[in-house]
Amino acid sequence: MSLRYALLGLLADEAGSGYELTKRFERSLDRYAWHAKHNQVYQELNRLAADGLAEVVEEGARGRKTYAITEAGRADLRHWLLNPPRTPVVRNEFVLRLFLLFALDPKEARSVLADYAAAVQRDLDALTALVESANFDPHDGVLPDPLAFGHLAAGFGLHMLPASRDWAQWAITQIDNQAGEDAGHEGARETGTSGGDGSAEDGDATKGSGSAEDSGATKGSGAVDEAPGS
Amino acid sequence: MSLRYALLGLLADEAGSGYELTKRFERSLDRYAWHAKHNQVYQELNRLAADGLAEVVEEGARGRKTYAITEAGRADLRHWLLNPPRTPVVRNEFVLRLFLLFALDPKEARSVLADYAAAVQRDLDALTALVESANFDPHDGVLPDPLAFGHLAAGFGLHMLPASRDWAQWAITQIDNQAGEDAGHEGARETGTSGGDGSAEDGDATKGSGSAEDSGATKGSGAVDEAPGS
DNA sequence: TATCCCATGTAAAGCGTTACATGATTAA
DNA sequence: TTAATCATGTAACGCTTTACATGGGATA
Repeated sequence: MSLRYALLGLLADEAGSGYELTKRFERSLDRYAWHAKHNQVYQELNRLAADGLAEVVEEGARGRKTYAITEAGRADLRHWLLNPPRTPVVRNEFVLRLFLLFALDPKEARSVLADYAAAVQRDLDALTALVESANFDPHDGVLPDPLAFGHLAAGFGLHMLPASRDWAQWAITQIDNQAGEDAGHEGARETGTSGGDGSAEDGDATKGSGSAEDSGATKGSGAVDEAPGS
Repeated sequence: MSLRYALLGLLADEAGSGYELTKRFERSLDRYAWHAKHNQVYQELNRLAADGLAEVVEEGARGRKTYAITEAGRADLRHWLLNPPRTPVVRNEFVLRLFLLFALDPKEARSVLADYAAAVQRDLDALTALVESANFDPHDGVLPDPLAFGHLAAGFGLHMLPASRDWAQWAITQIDNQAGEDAGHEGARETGTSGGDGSAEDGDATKGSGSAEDSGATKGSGAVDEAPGS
């Protein structure tokens, strides 16, 4: 049902045709929130109209139909927004791939992670440029027209993209640390100084790609088998 | 096809039965990476076996079958890991809901965001506790057994959860700022909204660097309409 | 024995992807 | 005129969800 509400959300912002909504979908929701293809959009718009949640307010050239949300549609959207399920659906092929990297050897895994970090950095640069050109100072943190559509999405990217990049760089240092140890001497895993360096992560956020030298300490073997449960 | 590779990944880590793999799935992949139900797991295991990518290595009580990955399975997984598509699938019902918040009035949106931030904080606390109990110092940033399954996932949570929480708090300040401005003419807006703590300020997005170059501030009009494109 | 959790499935319906199809408008 | 892009759809197939179904093992 999520596609239905994604479309109602777009329509709540502004009426539009199937083609136009598909474009807006791609530009604003596709990356972080929800993915859908154009034919799915057309079909869902038909259903929305059949259910009285949207209506055709204009018909133009070559069959173009402009849809607008109805009052019933607004009510339905509102209800959905205010009643989140306990277990929302999450699917992210990016992240899945990254989580399974342990199945590769360290060199390959490192390369995939470096590509990922670089791609994230490019996205971040593009977003920063967009947002600056829209008269928004990312350091100040105040956007014009708060709560406008796309506003929340832009802020989301500005927060999450650096974290995502930093995670990838952190993962690379983990690999390098292990590789360094394995090269040294087999079996033994103990190196002094566990508190020595302060975080090779966060903060520094080196633009561009990872430098990832830094050596660290590895402590005894341990669990951390899984992420926290449901 | 992603479910297939999620399962191959789990099997590459360790063999297991359908029930067991379902549990591992829920604990490690479900939250950030990929969601699937138990019956889907059983069906996919059958297909995996039929395709020679996994095999039954043990049959136990009440029909229990333990599957292991085959060499063909490892090769297939490896190929998938090394050849990412240009446009991976992303679906996140959480984020979708948050992006569409503009369709609510500010008070309601604020409440949804506050609930979200609190839930994320609880997740983060749980993860931190788990990771500390597993002999990992989150400030040091060095994990035992790098690249182990779940290791990358734990690090991911440690990086992304704070960003996610900070974004929600940033969004709340945006709402409050706008509400303060609007209070000029419109009616009362100084209500003591529900359990809100009011201290939505956190150090992150507010640091440094003087304001902008500023030219023609178009407030209220549609600057920053969309997130960066595909 | 009753009850709960373990453990594995099947069937139907709904959602999403891939491939195919069609015609209009705009720019070279 | 030709090609690219705009713009809208249909059909078949595959993936996911919901609901239903079954029985073993452990414990009170």
